[in-house]
Amino acid sequence: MKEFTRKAIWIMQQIPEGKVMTYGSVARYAGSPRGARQISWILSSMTEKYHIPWQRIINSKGEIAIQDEQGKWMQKTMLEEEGVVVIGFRIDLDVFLWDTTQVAYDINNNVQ
DNA sequence: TTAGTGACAGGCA
DNA sequence: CTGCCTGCCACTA
Repeated sequence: MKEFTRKAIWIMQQIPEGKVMTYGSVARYAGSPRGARQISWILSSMTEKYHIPWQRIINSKGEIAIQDEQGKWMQKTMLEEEGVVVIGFRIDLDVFLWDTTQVAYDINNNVQ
């Protein structure tokens, strides 16, 4: 397994409940700015083994990207259960995107 | 070794 | 806003 893959898995495991990340941002933090498609591969092949919160990964448009109709609804439901507002299959990235600056914001404002 | 495969991203019409 | 197109890259057969 490449370092990129290891890092990507670790990063996704850090995403807190109620927050989401995009394929592209995970790839960037993992050191491969253009490796977004690898993230989808990781999610579809090793979510169980590494306990990755797969439902917190969405595309750059803020939409649930999974193709399977049933899977889409499952992801939507799981996100809503942890407090993410999902309109149709879209999420407001300005509110729910998680990144390092968001972490600093949460700490400074005592927000969970 | 090579061609095919994505739960993508970003630019453009 | 909605497609369409191209670049991408780790993995697989």
